[in-house]
Amino acid sequence: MDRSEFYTFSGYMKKDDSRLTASMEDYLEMIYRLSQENGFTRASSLSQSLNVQPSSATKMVQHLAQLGYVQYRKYGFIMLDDKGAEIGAWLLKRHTILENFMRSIGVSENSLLEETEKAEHMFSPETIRCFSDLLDFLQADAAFAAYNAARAKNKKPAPQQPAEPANNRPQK
Amino acid sequence: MDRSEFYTFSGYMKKDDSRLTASMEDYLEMIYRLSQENGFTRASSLSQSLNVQPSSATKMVQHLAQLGYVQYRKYGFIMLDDKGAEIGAWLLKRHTILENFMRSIGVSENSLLEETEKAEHMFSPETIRCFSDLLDFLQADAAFAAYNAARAKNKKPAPQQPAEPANNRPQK
DNA sequence: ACGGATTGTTAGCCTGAGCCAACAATTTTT
DNA sequence: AAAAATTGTTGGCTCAGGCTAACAATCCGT
Repeated sequence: MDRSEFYTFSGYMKKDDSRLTASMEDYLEMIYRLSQENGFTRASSLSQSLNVQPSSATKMVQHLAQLGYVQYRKYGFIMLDDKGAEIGAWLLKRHTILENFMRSIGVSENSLLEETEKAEHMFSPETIRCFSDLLDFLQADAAFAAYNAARAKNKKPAPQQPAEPANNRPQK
Repeated sequence: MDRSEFYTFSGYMKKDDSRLTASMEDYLEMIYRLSQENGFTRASSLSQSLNVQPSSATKMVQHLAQLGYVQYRKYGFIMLDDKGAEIGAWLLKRHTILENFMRSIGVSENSLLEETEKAEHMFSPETIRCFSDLLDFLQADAAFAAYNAARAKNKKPAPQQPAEPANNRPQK
């Protein structure tokens, strides 16, 4: 049995070295959101919006600038470069598709944002396309509407999954 | 506009401190797979199956032992503890559900394993339930069968997504 | 126009999960 | 049973992306 295509999570995440990291994507996506009003944003808004310390935002913005995604000079505005803007737009679109899809299949508003934010980084454009197409299909499918209505009724459809196994990690 | 619920990817991943990390889950899932034949496995199989160096496997196994997920003594067998076995079973189930779901909505075999492996860590049991239920529904839905057949025909349904933006990261 | 408040940056540290090189234990072969 | 081969472990390093503390720049009110 050939299992050699399995990797650990970090194995996968490191594998394509020519890719933005998940965090870089988050920063770019947020810079894009925040720039929609004014065409730029600043370190403070960014750090607030992402719930990181200002120093972390500074560091990442400098990094993104170095790679040519944003224009940035110390203490100045953060402005997306062409490359950055194109990617930012795509990232936001990707987020939106996934979020809509997840909502429409019944993921509760509680977990929706967090899980979308975590999962969006994991899918290729082709897979996002699958979600998007499926969503379109479902919205036009009468049977699905019925399924959905039924599911909404049974608030708690019986705990079938092992209800979140009680882990404990280094309880520092 | 209150954006304070956004976090970076690492922000989210670190947030619930009482959870297995994605890599821990991968090791546990693989130990579970490998134990199905014999009831145990060994460091070498584990490191081969996950494409990590032996030293990395050793380290993680020691860690998991310390937390009570596996039984392990230097140079010995790796055996799942009760807690570990329960979680391992769930992780494998989660994987299977997600993989089946993704396959059935048209994700190509090419990306299927990798994206499943990456994404599985991101979803709560409730969300996995949504996927599972939806999959059941789809398999019984005639309209979906038609949709699927149609999609299979148009091999390349026109590149609509920005076709994987050309990034470049630290080209070390 | 200057002094305090605010905002941004730097430097240095931490953590998880890898890696490699050196060493230790175990197993196999002779 | 001793030597050789294999397998597993240790220690110390790297890297991303956080953090804090200390410092620097900019902005605002008088």
